[in-house]
Amino acid sequence: MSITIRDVADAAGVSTATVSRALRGLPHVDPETRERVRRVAAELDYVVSPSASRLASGRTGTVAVITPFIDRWFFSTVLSGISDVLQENDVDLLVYEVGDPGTSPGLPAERRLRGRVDGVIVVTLPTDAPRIADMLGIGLPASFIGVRWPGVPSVCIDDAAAGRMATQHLINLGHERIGIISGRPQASTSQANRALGYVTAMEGAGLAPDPSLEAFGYFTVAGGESAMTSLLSQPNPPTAVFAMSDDMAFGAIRALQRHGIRPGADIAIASIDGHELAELLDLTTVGQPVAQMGRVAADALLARMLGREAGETSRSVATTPPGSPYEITVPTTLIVRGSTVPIDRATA
Amino acid sequence: MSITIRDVADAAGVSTATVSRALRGLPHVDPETRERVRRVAAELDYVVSPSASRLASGRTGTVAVITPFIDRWFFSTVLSGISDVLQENDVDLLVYEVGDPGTSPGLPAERRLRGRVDGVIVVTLPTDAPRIADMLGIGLPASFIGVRWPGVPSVCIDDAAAGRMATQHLINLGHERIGIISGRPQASTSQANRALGYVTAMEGAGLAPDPSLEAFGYFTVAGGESAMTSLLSQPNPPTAVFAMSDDMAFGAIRALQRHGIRPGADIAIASIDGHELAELLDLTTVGQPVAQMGRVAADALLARMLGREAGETSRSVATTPPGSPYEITVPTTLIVRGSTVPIDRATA
DNA sequence: TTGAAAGCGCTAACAC
DNA sequence: GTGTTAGCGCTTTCAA
Repeated sequence: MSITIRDVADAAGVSTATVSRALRGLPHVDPETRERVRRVAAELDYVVSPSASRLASGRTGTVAVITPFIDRWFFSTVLSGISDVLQENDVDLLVYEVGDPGTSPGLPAERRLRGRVDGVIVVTLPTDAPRIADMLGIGLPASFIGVRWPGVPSVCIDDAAAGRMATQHLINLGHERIGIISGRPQASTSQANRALGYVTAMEGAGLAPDPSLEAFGYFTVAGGESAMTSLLSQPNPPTAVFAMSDDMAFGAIRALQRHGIRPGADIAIASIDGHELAELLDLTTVGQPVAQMGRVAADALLARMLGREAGETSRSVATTPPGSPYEITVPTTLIVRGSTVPIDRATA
Repeated sequence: MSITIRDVADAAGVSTATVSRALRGLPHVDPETRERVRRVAAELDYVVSPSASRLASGRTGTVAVITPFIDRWFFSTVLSGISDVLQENDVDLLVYEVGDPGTSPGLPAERRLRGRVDGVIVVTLPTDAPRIADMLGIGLPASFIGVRWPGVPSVCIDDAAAGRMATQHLINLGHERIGIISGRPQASTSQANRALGYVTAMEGAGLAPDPSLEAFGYFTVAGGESAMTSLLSQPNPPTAVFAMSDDMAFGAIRALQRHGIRPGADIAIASIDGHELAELLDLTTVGQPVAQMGRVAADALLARMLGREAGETSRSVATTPPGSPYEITVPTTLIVRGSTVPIDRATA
């Protein structure tokens, strides 16, 4: 049937061992021999059998990405970043979509990964300890996005800083009654930190966060819409709102539209994400370099797998505080748009 | 190091062949034996070595998806649908992101796929003949999304019908000067058909399509914005616009906003896609069942690979015209929203 | 620098 | 119903 290393060896007049060495660029091969082998292999259109190679070497040249979703902006963007780096390094990308951490069966039985990949990248929003522990149980090199884990390279933004930045921006605009649309009542670390940033900024400005001005949007558009609706029904509604994610802010904007309230002009809104369509909706947001996060995580993983230092990508982009070499923090930037305008001009 | 089939065989007091049969659910195994083998395997936490299994059997249990992008709504949604079906069937998903057909290096060297997967799903928008032909050259079972190819199961919408539906809707609303935002000047089959639908509807209503009312948006938000801007600068601008994709319609809406023109009230807009965020922007669109398209394509591929008939998914959803068993057409539906309101009420 | 040969762990005939 | 055995195609010592 198909061409094997044996065929190439025979045609080149060498042993299969030499073909293997020559084609993989290993040292101790006569340049002339190598050239000849290469030529013959090309002529024969020889392709190494991945199965055989894997079985013999124990390496798969494949990385798995475990992600709750692939059809949402954040995740598909991360995935795309990961894909870039892996492709550059000639590593295959296996994708496992595992669903919402809260409701779904969970990580693919870690047993499934065994022998199938050389490393894993786990993307999560809420921390999901048991599953992750399981995952690491098989001793595969790993890297995380969105969660810190001791001993595992993890790529995160500074959630507290992001929350503070968004809130401070609203404060600077002159707002005092600032509502907050959180994710879930049961806060993940990431969510808790965003809330912390909000509180810090408020208190720093001498403002007391009003508990009645918090609503939950469950990180979805629909959730954000009802959260905003409930905020609007307060006796004394906020003049500005900080939403923890762009999706929830989108929903909030929708709620405003339904009430005939103009975002920006009547109520200020700022959130976190840097969603592609935030620009379209003229939404002020704290942008995170999502694709970069994927790239950096992939880079960190490859570094571990190949036992080399992290490559270009992560060195140039990330801020790695000394002392915690695995905790990679990527920078965020405030993107000001029409949903937040100074109070003076707002009513003009 | 790790547990092999040998260990299980010894522990269960049978041969490796029997273990293999028992664990894979093959017939001709004493139920009692099977049970014992299963128990022992579980106790030992035995996992089949994929590499060894692949090498011996020639099957990989893996499917590759070739897609231009993974970080765009349409593609990530398709991918998610594919992922569903593959996961149900215990097939691994390998993703190759190949970039824009126009500018990128192209399909992963088909040689890369050889021996690595049992089948391929190709997702494309514009037809890209040479690459696809290459792809099929290696004789891998395949299925396509968005492109027809002789002898290959392909999942598409009826583009002409979709274009007609959107345009007719605008006509029914009383519009006569209806502009069109196309993709590229060099039309793909799919684009050409959408345009055909537009023309058909216009002519059916006794309206002559005005060439000066066509602009190109290159299927991007930014492109849609400038296309709409140019339409607005016409001496006699359209009162309604049909955009070939939601992204371009989004851009068009943005252009309207910048000009202080209200979509729906001042100019009607309808497009094709059923993008998740179309609802948010109150955009009328012809929805395609994107995730379903992925599921159906995966289903069709598995059917070919396993030599069985297509499963539930594709039978229930798709319309397969007799005589062309491979040309699967999925239904579209017009979703009417605020961007298209009757002319009478529009100015109210 | 190159070759010989022993696996890698499993599957699939084939025999019993 | 179960065991024996010959590979699958490559990598990797170990010698030469």
